[in-house]
Amino acid sequence: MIVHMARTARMKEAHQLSAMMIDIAEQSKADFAEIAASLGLHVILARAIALLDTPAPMRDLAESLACDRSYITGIADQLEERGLVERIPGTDRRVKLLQLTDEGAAVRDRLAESVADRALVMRRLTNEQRANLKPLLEALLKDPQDS
Amino acid sequence: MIVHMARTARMKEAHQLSAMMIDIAEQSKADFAEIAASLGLHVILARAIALLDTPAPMRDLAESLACDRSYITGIADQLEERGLVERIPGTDRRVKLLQLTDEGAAVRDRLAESVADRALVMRRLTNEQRANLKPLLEALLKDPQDS
DNA sequence: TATTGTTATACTCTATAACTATA
DNA sequence: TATAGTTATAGAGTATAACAATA
Repeated sequence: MIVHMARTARMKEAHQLSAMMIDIAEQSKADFAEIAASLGLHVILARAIALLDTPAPMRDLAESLACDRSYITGIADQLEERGLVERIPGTDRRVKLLQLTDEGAAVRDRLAESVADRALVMRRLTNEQRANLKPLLEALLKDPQDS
Repeated sequence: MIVHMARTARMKEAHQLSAMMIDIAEQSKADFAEIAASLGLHVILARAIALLDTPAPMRDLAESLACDRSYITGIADQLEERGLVERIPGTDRRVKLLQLTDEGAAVRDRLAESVADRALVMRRLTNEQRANLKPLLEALLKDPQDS
Protein backbone atom coordinates (compact mmCIF):
# COMPACT_ATOMS: atom_id res chain seq x y z
CA MET A 1 0.00 0.00 0.00
CA ILE A 2 2.69 2.45 0.98
CA VAL A 3 4.66 1.34 -2.04
CA HIS A 4 1.71 2.10 -4.24
CA MET A 5 1.29 5.54 -2.75
CA ALA A 6 4.93 6.30 -3.35
CA ARG A 7 4.54 5.29 -6.96
CA THR A 8 1.50 7.49 -7.32
CA ALA A 9 3.27 10.44 -5.73
CA ARG A 10 6.17 9.96 -8.10
CA MET A 11 3.83 9.86 -11.10
CA LYS A 12 2.19 13.04 -9.91
CA GLU A 13 5.50 14.82 -9.38
CA ALA A 14 6.80 13.78 -12.79
CA HIS A 15 3.65 14.99 -14.49
CA GLN A 16 3.49 18.22 -12.54
CA LEU A 17 7.09 19.31 -13.10
CA SER A 18 7.04 18.30 -16.77
CA ALA A 19 3.79 20.14 -17.34
CA MET A 20 5.17 23.26 -15.67
CA MET A 21 8.29 23.21 -17.82
CA ILE A 22 6.15 22.85 -20.92
CA ASP A 23 3.80 25.66 -19.86
CA ILE A 24 6.70 28.00 -19.28
CA ALA A 25 8.23 27.15 -22.62
CA GLU A 26 4.90 27.68 -24.39
CA GLN A 27 4.56 31.03 -22.73
CA SER A 28 8.10 31.97 -23.75
CA LYS A 29 7.37 30.96 -27.31
CA ALA A 30 4.16 32.98 -27.29
CA ASP A 31 6.09 35.99 -26.02
CA PHE A 32 8.62 35.53 -28.81
CA ALA A 33 5.81 35.26 -31.37
CA GLU A 34 4.42 38.57 -30.12
CA ILE A 35 7.80 40.23 -30.38
CA ALA A 36 8.24 38.87 -33.90
CA ALA A 37 4.75 40.04 -34.85
CA SER A 38 5.53 43.52 -33.56
CA LEU A 39 8.31 43.56 -36.17
CA GLY A 40 5.96 42.19 -38.84
CA LEU A 41 7.56 38.76 -38.81
CA HIS A 42 6.37 35.20 -38.35
CA VAL A 43 8.21 33.14 -35.76
CA ILE A 44 10.17 31.11 -38.27
CA LEU A 45 11.45 34.24 -40.01
CA ALA A 46 12.46 35.83 -36.72
CA ARG A 47 14.25 32.64 -35.70
CA ALA A 48 16.11 32.58 -38.98
CA ILE A 49 17.22 36.18 -38.51
CA ALA A 50 18.34 35.47 -34.96
CA LEU A 51 20.53 32.65 -36.31
CA LEU A 52 22.19 34.79 -38.96
CA ASP A 53 24.67 36.54 -36.73
CA THR A 54 27.19 35.51 -39.33
CA PRO A 55 26.38 34.55 -42.98
CA ALA A 56 25.41 30.89 -43.23
CA PRO A 57 24.68 28.36 -46.00
CA MET A 58 20.99 27.64 -46.41
CA ARG A 59 21.69 24.04 -45.57
CA ASP A 60 23.03 25.05 -42.16
CA LEU A 61 19.95 27.09 -41.49
CA ALA A 62 17.83 24.07 -42.37
CA GLU A 63 19.68 22.10 -39.75
CA SER A 64 19.47 24.82 -37.10
CA LEU A 65 15.76 25.31 -37.69
CA ALA A 66 15.19 21.55 -37.94
CA CYS A 67 13.38 21.76 -41.22
CA ASP A 68 13.85 20.68 -44.80
CA ARG A 69 16.13 22.50 -47.26
CA SER A 70 13.16 23.02 -49.57
CA TYR A 71 11.42 24.97 -46.85
CA ILE A 72 14.40 27.26 -46.36
CA THR A 73 14.02 28.41 -49.94
CA GLY A 74 10.68 29.95 -49.04
CA ILE A 75 12.02 31.47 -45.85
CA ALA A 76 14.93 33.03 -47.74
CA ASP A 77 12.53 34.31 -50.40
CA GLN A 78 10.38 36.09 -47.82
CA LEU A 79 13.35 37.59 -46.01
CA GLU A 80 14.86 38.73 -49.27
CA GLU A 81 11.59 40.32 -50.41
CA ARG A 82 11.59 42.37 -47.22
CA GLY A 83 15.18 43.40 -47.75
CA LEU A 84 16.37 41.70 -44.58
CA VAL A 85 18.79 39.19 -46.12
CA GLU A 86 20.76 38.72 -49.31
CA ARG A 87 21.76 35.50 -51.01
CA ILE A 88 25.49 35.64 -51.63
CA PRO A 89 27.47 32.97 -53.50
CA GLY A 90 29.74 30.62 -51.58
CA THR A 91 33.16 29.47 -52.74
CA ASP A 92 31.53 26.13 -53.49
CA ARG A 93 29.31 27.40 -56.27
CA ARG A 94 26.42 25.13 -55.31
CA VAL A 95 26.14 26.94 -52.01
CA LYS A 96 24.32 30.17 -51.29
CA LEU A 97 24.96 32.00 -48.06
CA LEU A 98 22.31 34.08 -46.39
CA GLN A 99 23.65 37.36 -45.10
CA LEU A 100 21.74 39.97 -43.13
CA THR A 101 21.41 43.39 -44.74
CA ASP A 102 21.88 46.44 -42.55
CA GLU A 103 18.15 46.50 -42.02
CA GLY A 104 18.21 42.79 -41.21
CA ALA A 105 20.94 43.34 -38.64
CA ALA A 106 18.88 46.12 -37.09
CA VAL A 107 15.91 43.76 -36.81
CA ARG A 108 18.13 41.09 -35.28
CA ASP A 109 19.28 43.59 -32.64
CA ARG A 110 15.76 44.73 -31.86
CA LEU A 111 14.71 41.12 -31.48
CA ALA A 112 17.46 40.41 -28.99
CA GLU A 113 16.69 43.52 -26.97
CA SER A 114 12.99 42.78 -26.83
CA VAL A 115 13.65 39.22 -25.69
CA ALA A 116 15.90 40.51 -22.93
CA ASP A 117 13.26 42.99 -21.84
CA ARG A 118 10.31 40.65 -21.93
CA ALA A 119 11.62 37.16 -21.22
CA LEU A 120 9.86 35.49 -18.31
CA VAL A 121 13.16 34.47 -16.77
CA MET A 122 14.18 38.12 -16.59
CA ARG A 123 10.84 39.55 -15.48
CA ARG A 124 9.90 37.02 -12.86
CA LEU A 125 13.17 35.83 -11.36
CA THR A 126 15.76 37.62 -9.30
CA ASN A 127 19.44 37.43 -10.21
CA GLU A 128 19.86 34.87 -7.46
CA GLN A 129 16.97 32.75 -8.68
CA ARG A 130 18.39 32.77 -12.19
CA ALA A 131 21.74 31.71 -10.80
CA ASN A 132 20.01 28.81 -9.06
CA LEU A 133 17.98 27.88 -12.11
CA LYS A 134 20.80 27.64 -14.59
CA PRO A 135 22.62 24.59 -13.21
CA LEU A 136 19.31 22.74 -12.90
CA LEU A 137 18.54 23.39 -16.56
CA GLU A 138 22.04 22.30 -17.47
CA ALA A 139 21.55 19.06 -15.58
CA LEU A 140 18.31 18.48 -17.46
CA LEU A 141 20.01 19.06 -20.80
CA LYS A 142 23.12 17.04 -20.08
CA ASP A 143 23.31 14.16 -22.50
CA PRO A 144 24.54 11.22 -20.45
CA GLN A 145 24.88 7.57 -21.47
CA ASP A 146 21.47 6.84 -20.01
CA SER A 147 18.81 4.98 -21.85
CA MET B 1 30.78 51.11 -22.73
CA ILE B 2 30.33 49.19 -19.53
CA VAL B 3 26.64 49.93 -19.78
CA HIS B 4 26.60 48.44 -23.23
CA MET B 5 28.39 45.33 -22.09
CA ALA B 6 25.89 44.88 -19.27
CA ARG B 7 23.04 45.14 -21.75
CA THR B 8 24.69 42.60 -24.00
CA ALA B 9 25.29 40.22 -21.11
CA ARG B 10 21.65 40.54 -20.10
CA MET B 11 20.50 39.82 -23.66
CA LYS B 12 22.70 36.77 -23.74
CA GLU B 13 21.45 35.49 -20.40
CA ALA B 14 17.80 36.02 -21.39
CA HIS B 15 18.31 34.18 -24.65
CA GLN B 16 20.30 31.37 -23.10
CA LEU B 17 17.92 30.59 -20.25
CA SER B 18 14.84 30.89 -22.45
CA ALA B 19 16.37 28.64 -25.08
CA MET B 20 17.27 26.05 -22.46
CA MET B 21 13.76 26.02 -21.06
CA ILE B 22 12.36 25.57 -24.56
CA ASP B 23 14.83 22.80 -25.38
CA ILE B 24 13.91 20.91 -22.24
CA ALA B 25 10.22 21.28 -22.94
CA GLU B 26 10.70 20.10 -26.53
CA GLN B 27 12.60 17.08 -25.30
CA SER B 28 9.89 16.33 -22.77
CA LYS B 29 7.27 16.57 -25.47
CA ALA B 30 9.28 14.30 -27.73
CA ASP B 31 9.57 11.78 -24.90
CA PHE B 32 5.81 11.92 -24.40
CA ALA B 33 5.26 11.45 -28.13
CA GLU B 34 7.43 8.33 -28.01
CA ILE B 35 5.52 6.95 -25.07
CA ALA B 36 2.24 7.65 -26.84
CA ALA B 37 3.55 6.02 -30.02
CA SER B 38 4.57 2.93 -28.07
CA LEU B 39 0.88 2.62 -27.16
CA GLY B 40 -0.15 3.25 -30.77
CA LEU B 41 -1.40 6.75 -30.06
CA HIS B 42 -0.77 10.22 -31.43
CA VAL B 43 0.06 12.90 -28.89
CA ILE B 44 -3.34 14.57 -28.98
CA LEU B 45 -5.11 11.27 -28.32
CA ALA B 46 -2.79 10.46 -25.42
CA ARG B 47 -3.32 13.90 -23.96
CA ALA B 48 -7.07 13.48 -24.20
CA ILE B 49 -6.88 10.14 -22.40
CA ALA B 50 -4.70 11.63 -19.69
CA LEU B 51 -7.35 14.29 -19.10
CA LEU B 52 -10.22 11.84 -18.79
CA ASP B 53 -9.58 10.77 -15.24
CA THR B 54 -13.25 11.46 -14.78
CA PRO B 55 -15.89 11.62 -17.57
CA ALA B 56 -16.00 15.06 -19.15
CA PRO B 57 -18.15 16.92 -21.70
CA MET B 58 -16.49 17.25 -25.07
CA ARG B 59 -16.62 21.01 -24.67
CA ASP B 60 -14.47 20.78 -21.53
CA LEU B 61 -11.94 18.66 -23.36
CA ALA B 62 -11.82 21.28 -26.11
CA GLU B 63 -10.95 23.87 -23.52
CA SER B 64 -8.34 21.71 -21.79
CA LEU B 65 -6.68 20.82 -25.09
CA ALA B 66 -7.00 24.40 -26.33
CA CYS B 67 -8.64 23.40 -29.57
CA ASP B 68 -11.98 23.79 -31.30
CA ARG B 69 -15.05 21.69 -30.45
CA SER B 70 -15.18 20.49 -34.03
CA TYR B 71 -11.75 18.99 -33.65
CA ILE B 72 -12.76 17.11 -30.53
CA THR B 73 -15.34 15.25 -32.57
CA GLY B 74 -12.54 13.65 -34.56
CA ILE B 75 -10.51 12.88 -31.47
CA ALA B 76 -13.52 11.25 -29.82
CA ASP B 77 -14.20 9.26 -33.01
CA GLN B 78 -10.68 7.86 -33.05
CA LEU B 79 -10.68 7.00 -29.37
CA GLU B 80 -14.08 5.36 -29.69
CA GLU B 81 -12.98 3.32 -32.71
CA ARG B 82 -10.14 1.95 -30.63
CA GLY B 83 -12.48 1.12 -27.79
CA LEU B 84 -10.74 3.50 -25.39
CA VAL B 85 -13.66 5.84 -24.68
CA GLU B 86 -17.43 5.84 -24.89
CA ARG B 87 -19.77 8.74 -25.53
CA ILE B 88 -22.36 8.77 -22.78
CA PRO B 89 -25.31 11.16 -22.65
CA GLY B 90 -25.30 14.02 -20.15
CA THR B 91 -28.31 15.17 -18.20
CA ASP B 92 -28.44 18.14 -20.55
CA ARG B 93 -29.27 16.15 -23.63
CA ARG B 94 -27.16 18.31 -25.90
CA VAL B 95 -24.08 17.22 -23.99
CA LYS B 96 -22.05 14.06 -24.53
CA LEU B 97 -19.57 12.98 -21.92
CA LEU B 98 -16.45 11.07 -22.84
CA GLN B 99 -15.77 8.22 -20.46
CA LEU B 100 -12.77 5.92 -20.53
CA THR B 101 -13.51 2.24 -21.05
CA ASP B 102 -11.63 -0.28 -18.93
CA GLU B 103 -9.08 -0.54 -21.72
CA GLY B 104 -8.89 3.24 -21.89
CA ALA B 105 -8.26 3.45 -18.15
CA ALA B 106 -5.50 0.86 -18.51
CA VAL B 107 -3.89 2.97 -21.22
CA ARG B 108 -4.18 6.06 -19.05
CA ASP B 109 -2.40 4.23 -16.22
CA ARG B 110 0.37 2.97 -18.50
CA LEU B 111 0.86 6.50 -19.81
CA ALA B 112 1.26 7.92 -16.31
CA GLU B 113 3.69 5.18 -15.31
CA SER B 114 5.81 5.64 -18.42
CA VAL B 115 5.97 9.39 -17.92
CA ALA B 116 7.10 8.88 -14.32
CA ASP B 117 9.76 6.43 -15.46
CA ARG B 118 11.08 8.43 -18.36
CA ALA B 119 10.53 12.09 -17.55
CA LEU B 120 13.72 14.10 -17.75
CA VAL B 121 13.02 15.71 -14.38
CA MET B 122 12.99 12.29 -12.78
CA ARG B 123 15.90 10.75 -14.65
CA ARG B 124 18.32 13.65 -14.48
CA LEU B 125 17.58 15.41 -11.21
CA THR B 126 17.98 14.30 -7.64
CA ASN B 127 15.16 14.70 -5.13
CA GLU B 128 16.92 17.76 -3.79
CA GLN B 129 17.35 19.30 -7.23
CA ARG B 130 13.65 18.76 -7.95
CA ALA B 131 12.80 20.41 -4.65
CA ASN B 132 14.89 23.39 -5.68
CA LEU B 133 13.46 23.53 -9.18
CA LYS B 134 9.81 23.56 -8.24
CA PRO B 135 9.61 27.00 -6.58
CA LEU B 136 11.54 28.51 -9.48
CA LEU B 137 9.04 27.12 -11.97
CA GLU B 138 6.21 28.36 -9.78
CA ALA B 139 7.72 31.83 -9.78
CA LEU B 140 7.94 31.71 -13.57
CA LEU B 141 4.29 30.70 -13.86
CA LYS B 142 2.94 33.12 -11.29
CA ASP B 143 0.58 35.53 -12.99
CA PRO B 144 1.30 38.91 -11.47
CA GLN B 145 -0.07 42.33 -12.44
CA ASP B 146 2.92 42.97 -14.64
CA SER B 147 2.62 44.13 -18.21
C1' DT C 1 27.99 9.53 -57.80
C1' DA C 2 26.66 12.87 -54.13
C1' DT C 3 25.21 17.48 -52.66
C1' DT C 4 22.98 22.41 -52.93
C1' DG C 5 19.24 24.88 -53.70
C1' DT C 6 14.75 25.04 -56.26
C1' DT C 7 10.11 23.79 -57.81
C1' DA C 8 5.78 21.52 -57.75
C1' DT C 9 2.97 18.92 -55.15
C1' DA C 10 1.02 16.44 -51.24
C1' DC C 11 0.16 15.82 -46.49
C1' DT C 12 -0.95 16.90 -41.49
C1' DC C 13 -3.04 19.50 -38.21
C1' DT C 14 -6.39 22.55 -36.96
C1' DA C 15 -9.86 26.19 -37.58
C1' DT C 16 -14.18 28.28 -39.67
C1' DA C 17 -18.84 28.15 -41.09
C1' DA C 18 -23.06 26.10 -41.55
C1' DC C 19 -26.08 22.68 -39.65
C1' DT C 20 -29.12 19.76 -35.94
C1' DA C 21 -30.89 19.07 -31.70
C1' DT C 22 -31.69 20.63 -27.75
C1' DA C 23 -32.18 24.39 -24.01
C1' DT D 1 -31.93 33.20 -28.78
C1' DA D 2 -27.85 30.57 -27.34
C1' DT D 3 -25.20 26.25 -26.80
C1' DA D 4 -23.29 21.14 -27.76
C1' DG D 5 -21.75 18.42 -30.97
C1' DT D 6 -21.26 17.30 -36.06
C1' DT D 7 -20.00 17.84 -40.91
C1' DA D 8 -17.74 19.69 -44.83
C1' DT D 9 -14.33 22.55 -46.22
C1' DA D 10 -10.40 25.63 -46.14
C1' DG D 11 -5.97 27.26 -44.52
C1' DA D 12 -1.24 27.27 -42.50
C1' DG D 13 2.84 24.99 -42.09
C1' DT D 14 5.84 21.67 -43.58
C1' DA D 15 7.65 17.58 -46.04
C1' DT D 16 8.59 14.61 -50.27
C1' DA D 17 10.15 13.85 -54.85
C1' DA D 18 12.11 15.20 -59.00
C1' DC D 19 15.27 18.41 -61.06
C1' DA D 20 19.42 21.52 -62.57
C1' DA D 21 23.88 22.98 -61.42
C1' DT D 22 28.05 21.87 -59.41
C1' DA D 23 31.36 19.03 -56.95
